[in-house]
Amino acid sequence: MEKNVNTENVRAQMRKGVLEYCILLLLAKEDAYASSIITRLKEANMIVVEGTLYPLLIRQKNQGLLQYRWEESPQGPPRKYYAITDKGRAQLEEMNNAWNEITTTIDNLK
Amino acid sequence: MEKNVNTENVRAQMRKGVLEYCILLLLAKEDAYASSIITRLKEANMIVVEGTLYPLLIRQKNQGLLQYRWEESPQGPPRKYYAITDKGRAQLEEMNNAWNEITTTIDNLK
DNA sequence: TTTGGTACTTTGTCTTGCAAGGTATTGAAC
DNA sequence: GTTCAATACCTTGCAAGACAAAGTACCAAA
Repeated sequence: MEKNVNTENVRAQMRKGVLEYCILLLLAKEDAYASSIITRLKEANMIVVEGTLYPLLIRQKNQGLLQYRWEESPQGPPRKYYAITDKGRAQLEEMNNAWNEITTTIDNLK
Repeated sequence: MEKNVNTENVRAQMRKGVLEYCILLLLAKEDAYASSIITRLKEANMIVVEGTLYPLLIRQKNQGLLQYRWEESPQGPPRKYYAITDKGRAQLEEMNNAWNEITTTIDNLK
Protein backbone atom coordinates (compact mmCIF):
# COMPACT_ATOMS: atom_id res chain seq x y z
CA MET A 1 0.00 0.00 0.00
CA GLU A 2 1.49 3.26 -1.06
CA LYS A 3 -0.20 5.09 1.75
CA ASN A 4 1.51 3.11 4.45
CA VAL A 5 4.91 3.69 2.92
CA ASN A 6 4.26 7.39 2.80
CA THR A 7 2.98 7.46 6.33
CA GLU A 8 6.10 5.76 7.55
CA ASN A 9 8.28 8.20 5.66
CA VAL A 10 6.50 11.12 7.22
CA ARG A 11 6.98 9.76 10.69
CA ALA A 12 10.56 8.76 10.02
CA GLN A 13 11.51 12.22 8.89
CA MET A 14 10.00 13.89 11.91
CA ARG A 15 11.62 11.39 14.23
CA LYS A 16 15.06 12.14 12.83
CA GLY A 17 14.88 15.74 13.88
CA VAL A 18 14.30 14.88 17.51
CA LEU A 19 16.26 11.68 17.91
CA GLU A 20 19.26 13.26 19.60
CA TYR A 21 16.91 15.21 21.80
CA CYS A 22 15.16 12.01 22.86
CA ILE A 23 18.44 10.31 23.70
CA LEU A 24 19.46 13.14 25.98
CA LEU A 25 16.02 13.29 27.58
CA LEU A 26 16.25 9.60 28.30
CA LEU A 27 19.79 9.68 29.66
CA ALA A 28 19.01 12.72 31.78
CA LYS A 29 16.72 10.47 33.79
CA GLU A 30 19.06 7.53 34.16
CA ASP A 31 22.10 5.87 32.66
CA ALA A 32 21.46 3.25 30.01
CA TYR A 33 23.17 1.05 27.44
CA ALA A 34 22.42 1.04 23.74
CA SER A 35 20.19 -2.00 23.56
CA SER A 36 18.06 -0.80 26.44
CA ILE A 37 17.77 2.64 24.84
CA ILE A 38 16.43 1.03 21.68
CA THR A 39 13.89 -0.97 23.66
CA ARG A 40 12.71 2.03 25.61
CA LEU A 41 12.43 4.31 22.60
CA LYS A 42 10.48 1.60 20.83
CA GLU A 43 8.07 1.51 23.75
CA ALA A 44 7.71 5.26 23.35
CA ASN A 45 6.82 4.82 19.66
CA MET A 46 10.20 6.17 18.58
CA ILE A 47 11.68 3.49 16.36
CA VAL A 48 15.46 3.37 16.23
CA VAL A 49 17.76 0.69 14.93
CA GLU A 50 21.30 -0.20 15.88
CA GLY A 51 22.92 1.24 12.78
CA THR A 52 21.44 4.59 13.71
CA LEU A 53 21.92 4.61 17.45
CA TYR A 54 25.50 3.44 17.80
CA PRO A 55 27.06 6.10 15.58
CA LEU A 56 24.81 8.69 17.23
CA LEU A 57 25.94 7.77 20.74
CA ILE A 58 29.55 7.89 19.62
CA ARG A 59 29.00 11.33 18.10
CA GLN A 60 27.42 12.63 21.26
CA LYS A 61 30.23 11.16 23.33
CA ASN A 62 32.83 12.77 21.06
CA GLN A 63 31.07 16.08 21.53
CA GLY A 64 31.41 15.64 25.27
CA LEU A 65 27.68 15.36 25.86
CA LEU A 66 27.93 11.80 27.11
CA GLN A 67 30.44 9.55 28.80
CA TYR A 68 30.38 5.81 29.30
CA ARG A 69 31.56 3.02 31.56
CA TRP A 70 31.61 -0.72 31.09
CA GLU A 71 29.46 -2.86 33.34
CA GLU A 72 29.20 -6.61 33.61
CA SER A 73 25.96 -8.09 32.41
CA PRO A 74 24.14 -10.87 34.28
CA GLN A 75 24.03 -12.62 30.95
CA GLY A 76 26.07 -12.08 27.82
CA PRO A 77 28.81 -9.59 27.03
CA PRO A 78 29.49 -6.48 29.12
CA ARG A 79 27.34 -3.41 28.61
CA LYS A 80 28.44 0.08 27.73
CA TYR A 81 26.47 2.33 30.04
CA TYR A 82 26.12 5.90 28.84
CA ALA A 83 25.64 8.83 31.22
CA ILE A 84 24.91 12.45 30.45
CA THR A 85 27.61 15.00 31.29
CA ASP A 86 27.30 18.60 32.46
CA LYS A 87 27.88 19.71 28.91
CA GLY A 88 25.17 17.31 27.85
CA ARG A 89 22.75 18.85 30.33
CA ALA A 90 23.54 22.29 28.98
CA GLN A 91 22.86 21.02 25.48
CA LEU A 92 19.61 19.50 26.70
CA GLU A 93 18.57 22.94 27.94
CA GLU A 94 19.21 24.32 24.48
CA MET A 95 17.21 21.53 22.94
CA ASN A 96 14.30 22.15 25.26
CA ASN A 97 14.28 25.76 24.10
CA ALA A 98 14.59 24.77 20.47
CA TRP A 99 11.76 22.28 20.84
CA ASN A 100 9.50 24.85 22.43
CA GLU A 101 10.20 27.26 19.60
CA ILE A 102 9.45 24.67 16.96
CA THR A 103 6.15 23.68 18.52
CA THR A 104 5.18 27.34 18.78
CA THR A 105 6.07 27.88 15.13
CA ILE A 106 3.98 24.93 14.02
CA ASP A 107 1.04 26.09 16.08
CA ASN A 108 1.28 29.47 14.41
CA LEU A 109 1.30 27.91 10.97
CA LYS A 110 -1.73 25.75 11.66
CA MET B 1 31.42 31.00 19.90
CA GLU B 2 31.06 27.26 20.06
CA LYS B 3 27.79 27.51 21.92
CA ASN B 4 26.07 29.52 19.21
CA VAL B 5 27.14 27.12 16.53
CA ASN B 6 25.79 24.24 18.57
CA THR B 7 22.56 26.03 19.25
CA GLU B 8 22.06 26.67 15.57
CA ASN B 9 22.77 23.03 14.77
CA VAL B 10 20.21 21.89 17.27
CA ARG B 11 17.56 24.13 15.80
CA ALA B 12 18.52 23.28 12.25
CA GLN B 13 18.18 19.58 12.87
CA MET B 14 14.75 19.89 14.43
CA ARG B 15 13.60 22.18 11.64
CA LYS B 16 14.53 19.65 8.97
CA GLY B 17 12.11 17.11 10.31
CA VAL B 18 9.14 19.41 9.97
CA LEU B 19 10.03 21.45 6.92
CA GLU B 20 7.81 19.53 4.51
CA TYR B 21 5.05 19.67 7.06
CA CYS B 22 5.39 23.44 7.30
CA ILE B 23 5.22 23.86 3.52
CA LEU B 24 1.99 21.89 3.33
CA LEU B 25 0.53 23.77 6.30
CA LEU B 26 1.33 27.03 4.58
CA LEU B 27 -0.01 26.02 1.18
CA ALA B 28 -3.15 24.56 2.74
CA LYS B 29 -4.06 28.12 3.69
CA GLU B 30 -3.28 29.77 0.39
CA ASP B 31 -1.29 29.37 -2.79
CA ALA B 32 2.18 30.83 -2.82
CA TYR B 33 5.38 31.02 -4.87
CA ALA B 34 8.81 29.96 -3.67
CA SER B 35 10.21 33.36 -2.74
CA SER B 36 7.14 34.26 -0.75
CA ILE B 37 7.24 30.93 1.05
CA ILE B 38 10.79 31.65 2.13
CA THR B 39 9.82 35.08 3.41
CA ARG B 40 6.86 33.77 5.33
CA LEU B 41 8.70 30.89 6.91
CA LYS B 42 11.44 33.28 7.93
CA GLU B 43 8.85 35.40 9.67
CA ALA B 44 7.71 32.27 11.47
CA ASN B 45 11.29 31.62 12.69
CA MET B 46 11.68 28.73 10.26
CA ILE B 47 14.77 29.51 8.23
CA VAL B 48 14.86 28.06 4.72
CA VAL B 49 17.09 28.89 1.80
CA GLU B 50 16.51 28.56 -1.91
CA GLY B 51 18.78 25.57 -2.38
CA THR B 52 16.62 23.69 0.10
CA LEU B 53 13.19 24.88 -0.91
CA TYR B 54 13.28 24.52 -4.69
CA PRO B 55 14.23 20.85 -4.74
CA LEU B 56 11.72 20.21 -1.96
CA LEU B 57 8.85 21.82 -3.88
CA ILE B 58 9.79 19.83 -6.96
CA ARG B 59 9.82 16.64 -4.91
CA GLN B 60 6.42 17.35 -3.45
CA LYS B 61 5.05 18.20 -6.87
CA ASN B 62 6.45 14.96 -8.31
CA GLN B 63 4.75 13.08 -5.50
CA GLY B 64 1.49 14.70 -6.54
CA LEU B 65 1.11 16.65 -3.32
CA LEU B 66 1.37 19.99 -5.08
CA GLN B 67 0.64 21.49 -8.47
CA TYR B 68 1.66 24.83 -9.90
CA ARG B 69 0.64 27.52 -12.36
CA TRP B 70 2.53 30.49 -13.76
CA GLU B 71 1.34 33.97 -12.93
CA GLU B 72 2.57 37.34 -14.13
CA SER B 73 4.31 39.44 -11.53
CA PRO B 74 3.70 43.19 -11.14
CA GLN B 75 7.45 43.49 -11.22
CA GLY B 76 10.10 41.07 -12.45
CA PRO B 77 9.82 37.59 -13.91
CA PRO B 78 6.66 35.47 -13.69
CA ARG B 79 5.95 33.55 -10.51
CA LYS B 80 5.36 29.84 -10.09
CA TYR B 81 2.41 29.59 -7.75
CA TYR B 82 2.12 26.31 -5.92
CA ALA B 83 -1.20 24.94 -4.72
CA ILE B 84 -1.92 21.93 -2.56
CA THR B 85 -3.74 19.00 -4.19
CA ASP B 86 -6.23 16.54 -2.72
CA LYS B 87 -3.42 14.08 -2.31
CA GLY B 88 -1.45 16.81 -0.57
CA ARG B 89 -4.32 17.40 1.86
CA ALA B 90 -4.46 13.70 2.62
CA GLN B 91 -0.73 13.77 3.29
CA LEU B 92 -1.19 16.80 5.50
CA GLU B 93 -3.70 14.81 7.56
CA GLU B 94 -1.08 12.11 8.01
CA MET B 95 1.46 14.69 9.00
CA ASN B 96 -0.85 16.20 11.58
CA ASN B 97 -1.24 12.77 13.13
CA ALA B 98 2.48 12.13 12.99
CA TRP B 99 3.19 15.48 14.59
CA ASN B 100 0.72 14.84 17.39
CA GLU B 101 2.32 11.49 18.09
CA ILE B 102 5.80 12.97 18.19
CA THR B 103 4.83 15.70 20.60
CA THR B 104 3.12 13.15 22.82
CA THR B 105 6.21 10.97 22.75
CA ILE B 106 8.46 13.85 23.72
CA ASP B 107 6.15 14.83 26.54
CA ASN B 108 6.29 11.30 27.84
CA LEU B 109 10.09 11.29 27.74
CA LYS B 110 10.39 14.57 29.60
C1' DT C 1 31.13 -27.88 21.53
C1' DT C 2 27.33 -26.23 19.60
C1' DT C 3 23.46 -23.32 19.99
C1' DG C 4 20.90 -19.22 21.21
C1' DG C 5 20.69 -14.98 23.36
C1' DT C 6 22.77 -10.59 24.17
C1' DA C 7 25.60 -6.73 22.88
C1' DC C 8 28.62 -3.78 20.36
C1' DT C 9 30.55 -2.17 15.71
C1' DT C 10 31.26 -1.24 10.80
C1' DT C 11 30.32 -0.78 5.82
C1' DG C 12 27.90 0.84 1.87
C1' DT C 13 24.02 3.12 0.00
C1' DC C 14 20.70 6.64 -0.41
C1' DT C 15 18.52 10.82 0.85
C1' DT C 16 18.61 15.46 1.74
C1' DG C 17 20.06 20.17 3.36
C1' DC C 18 22.66 23.89 1.93
C1' DA C 19 26.30 27.09 0.07
C1' DA C 20 27.42 28.93 -4.06
C1' DG C 21 26.92 30.02 -8.58
C1' DG C 22 23.98 30.54 -12.70
C1' DT C 23 20.02 32.15 -15.84
C1' DA C 24 16.15 35.06 -16.95
C1' DT C 25 12.79 38.95 -16.67
C1' DT C 26 11.45 43.61 -15.73
C1' DG C 27 11.59 48.61 -14.98
C1' DA C 28 14.08 52.68 -13.87
C1' DA C 29 18.16 55.56 -14.18
C1' DC C 30 21.62 57.39 -16.91
C1' DG D 1 19.48 51.88 -25.61
C1' DT D 2 22.43 50.22 -22.15
C1' DT D 3 23.43 49.49 -17.57
C1' DC D 4 21.82 48.54 -12.95
C1' DA D 5 19.04 46.69 -9.27
C1' DA D 6 15.43 43.93 -7.90
C1' DT D 7 12.97 39.80 -8.30
C1' DA D 8 12.54 34.86 -9.45
C1' DC D 9 13.69 30.41 -10.60
C1' DC D 10 17.12 26.47 -10.99
C1' DT D 11 21.37 23.48 -10.60
C1' DT D 12 25.71 21.56 -8.90
C1' DG D 13 28.76 19.62 -5.59
C1' DC D 14 29.69 18.56 -1.00
C1' DA D 15 28.73 16.78 3.61
C1' DA D 16 25.99 14.74 7.14
C1' DG D 17 23.34 11.29 8.70
C1' DA D 18 19.78 7.32 8.76
C1' DC D 19 19.47 2.64 8.02
C1' DA D 20 19.90 -2.21 6.25
C1' DA D 21 22.89 -5.76 6.52
C1' DA D 22 26.69 -8.20 7.87
C1' DG D 23 30.30 -8.97 11.20
C1' DT D 24 32.55 -9.78 15.88
C1' DA D 25 32.46 -11.20 20.56
C1' DC D 26 30.89 -12.86 25.00
C1' DC D 27 28.34 -16.08 27.92
C1' DA D 28 25.57 -19.99 29.62
C1' DA D 29 22.97 -23.98 28.99
C1' DA D 30 22.06 -28.16 26.53
